[in-house]
Amino acid sequence: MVSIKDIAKKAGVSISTVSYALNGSSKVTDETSSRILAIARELNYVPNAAARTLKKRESRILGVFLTDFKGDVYGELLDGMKEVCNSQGYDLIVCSGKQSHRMLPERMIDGAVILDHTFSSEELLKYAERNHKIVVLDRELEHPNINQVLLDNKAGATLATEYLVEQGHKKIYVVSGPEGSYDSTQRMKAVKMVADRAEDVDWIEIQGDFKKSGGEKAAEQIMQEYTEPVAVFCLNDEMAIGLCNRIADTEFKIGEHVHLIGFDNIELTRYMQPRLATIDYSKRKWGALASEQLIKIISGEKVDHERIYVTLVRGGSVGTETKRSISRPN
Amino acid sequence: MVSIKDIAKKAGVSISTVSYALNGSSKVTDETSSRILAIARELNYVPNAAARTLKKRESRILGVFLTDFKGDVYGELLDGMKEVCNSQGYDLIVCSGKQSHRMLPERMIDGAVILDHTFSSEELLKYAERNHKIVVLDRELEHPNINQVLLDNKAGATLATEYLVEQGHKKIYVVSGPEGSYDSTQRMKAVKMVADRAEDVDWIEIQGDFKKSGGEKAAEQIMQEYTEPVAVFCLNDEMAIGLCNRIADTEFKIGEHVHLIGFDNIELTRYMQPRLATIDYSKRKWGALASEQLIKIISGEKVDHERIYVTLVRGGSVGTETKRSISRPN
DNA sequence: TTGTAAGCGTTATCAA
DNA sequence: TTGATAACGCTTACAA
Repeated sequence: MVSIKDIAKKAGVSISTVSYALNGSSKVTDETSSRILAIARELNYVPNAAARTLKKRESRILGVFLTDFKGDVYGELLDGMKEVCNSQGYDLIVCSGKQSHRMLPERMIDGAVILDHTFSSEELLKYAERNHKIVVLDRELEHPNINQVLLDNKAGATLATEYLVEQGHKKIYVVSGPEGSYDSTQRMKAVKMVADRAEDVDWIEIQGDFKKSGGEKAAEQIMQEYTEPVAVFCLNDEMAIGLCNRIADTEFKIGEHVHLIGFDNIELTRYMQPRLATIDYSKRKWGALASEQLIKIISGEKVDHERIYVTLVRGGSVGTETKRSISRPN
Repeated sequence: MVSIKDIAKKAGVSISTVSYALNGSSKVTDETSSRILAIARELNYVPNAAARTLKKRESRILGVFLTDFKGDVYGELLDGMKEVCNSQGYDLIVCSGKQSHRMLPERMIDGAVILDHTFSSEELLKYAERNHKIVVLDRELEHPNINQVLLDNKAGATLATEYLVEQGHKKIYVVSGPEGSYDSTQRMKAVKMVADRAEDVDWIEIQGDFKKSGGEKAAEQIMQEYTEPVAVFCLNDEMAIGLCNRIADTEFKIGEHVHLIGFDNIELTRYMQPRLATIDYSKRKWGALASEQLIKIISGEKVDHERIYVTLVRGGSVGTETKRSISRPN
C-alpha cells in the first residue's frame, strides 16, 4: 500500500509537504506541488479514508437507516438524499439492520437520517446526547442535535377521510400500521377527528402492519362482515395493494362494493385498475430536505423542524355511495 | 470523546490491558477484565471505527454499488446480501453514484458487489489489480480478485422466446436494454438464436433502456406499425410495464393484439391484469450468493464463478396466435 | 498477567 | 516555502 511516506521519499521532501500538496495548499510552490502530484499519480497513490477520518474526526459520509430495503417509497427518497449530499461534498450510504447501528456511535458516519423503527427513541437520544447529529423522519424527538422532517400525516389523513365522507360513505374501515408506528398513530388521530365530526359516519379500525399481508387480512375481515358497500382507508398504499389483490380473487369490485383509498402514492398505484386514490407527497423532496437539515446541523447551524406537505389524488377506487343498488356479490 | 486511554487511567492499568479486556482476550484476569468492562460501560465508551480500521487494515464492511436506488429488483437482492453479511460478521452498506466509488480504493470497505454500469470494467480491473476484492453481477470479468455471479440470461431469453414461438407467434418485437448492457446483449443473442432457428419467425429489435419510458416508446412504434397481432419480448419487466401502461390508453389489448413477456418477475407483475408472463429467478439468492462469494475471496478462498438459474412464468399477457379473427382496433 | 512501545496513514502545529 | 514531530485511537509484538 502506497502512502504519503512513499511519495515523500521518492520526491525527496517531507511527508507534510506531500500532504499539503495533495490537499492543494498554497503553502507549497507550484513546482514542487506538481512534481509531488505527478509522483503520486505514478505510484497510484490513494488516500486512506480511515487515517483521514481518524485524524480529522469526520468522514464526510452520511448514513440513512431503513427498516428494510423493500419499500417502494425508498427509491426517490434516497435519490433526493443522494443528490443533496453529493452536491455538498458528502457521500451517502444506506444501512439496514441492528448491526449497522454502530456506524453512528463509532463515528464511521458524520450523521444519520432515521426512517427505521428498530432504533428506539432512547437509543437516538443517547446518541444525540453524545453529540451525534440526527434527522428523524419517523417520529417526534426533541433535542438540539436532532431535527425532524415529518410528513404532514394529519393533513393527509384528513384529506383522505373527508374525501370518503364527501363521496357519501357512511361506514369506513381504517387499516392501521403496526403498533407504535408514529405515522399510523398520527393518521389515525386525524381519521377519528374527521369521522367523529361527520354525521352518521361509523369507522372501524383494523390493525394492519403497513405490508401487503395486512391489507390481505383486512380484505378477509371486510368481506366477512359485508352487508353493503363500504369505504376503506388503508394507511399506506402497500396495504391497499394487498387488499385489492385479495379482493381481485372474488366477485367484489373495488370502487363499487369496496371504496378504497391509500397513502403514499407509490408508483404502482398508477398502474392499478381502477386507479387507487391516495395521498401524494414528494419523496424526493423529503429526502433532499432531510439531507439538507442534517448537513446544516452538522455545520453547527440551528434549524427548525420541517414538514412535508401532501395532496389528495383522486382515483376510480373510490366511487360515490350507491348502496341501494348494490347487493352482496356471490 | 472517551477512548481506551481514559478507561486505562480510571482503571489504573495500561491501554493494552484495556484493549485486551475489551476484545475478550484470555490474557487478562477475569477480575481486571470485568473491572475494565464496568468502567468502559460507565464512561459510555464506544470504540472508534476509523482507528480500528486503520490499525487492522480491515473494516468488516462490505459495499454494494447500484446505478440508482429505484429498481424494483433491489429490495430482495439487498436483503439476501444483508442476511449473509451479517451472519458472517460483516456490515453491508449500499452506495450509488460516481462519488462513492472511492469507498473501495480508499479502503473504507473490505470488498464490493457491483451492479452498476457506471463502473467501467477498466476501473474494476484497476482496483482488482491493487488487491481489492470484487464480485460483479453485471458483466464478465476475469481476474483472481474478481468473482462473477451472473443470471443465466441465455436460458431466460431462450425460455421466453420459445414460449412465444410455441404459442404460434410469428412476429416478435424485442425491446432491448441500453447500449452496452451485458444482460441485454446476452438476452438478445439468445433471442436471435431461437428465432432464427424457428420457421417463419420474424424478429424486430427496438432499442430500449430498461426503464418504463423505453417500454412506452416501444408501444408507440408497435401500434404505429400494427397490422395483425404481434408478440413482444421486453428484456425486463419494467419496460413491459411501461408498454402496458401506454397501451392501456388505447383499444389494443394485451394478450390479444399484443402478446407480451418480460424478464425479472418483479413483484408488480403479479398485480397486472392480465398477469405478465416473465422470467423468474431468486433475487434473494442472487444477493446471498454474491455476498458469500465476496466473503470467500476476502478470506483468501478460491472460488468459481456462479450462475443464477431462471424459470419461465406463464401469464395471460401471452395468448395463442389467433390473428385471423383479430383486426386492428379503433 | 500486565506494561511498554511501535506503528497504522493522515493532518496540523511549530520551528527552521 | 519546507521539515520535524506530535497526535488521532487502536492493536499487538515483546518485555517485564
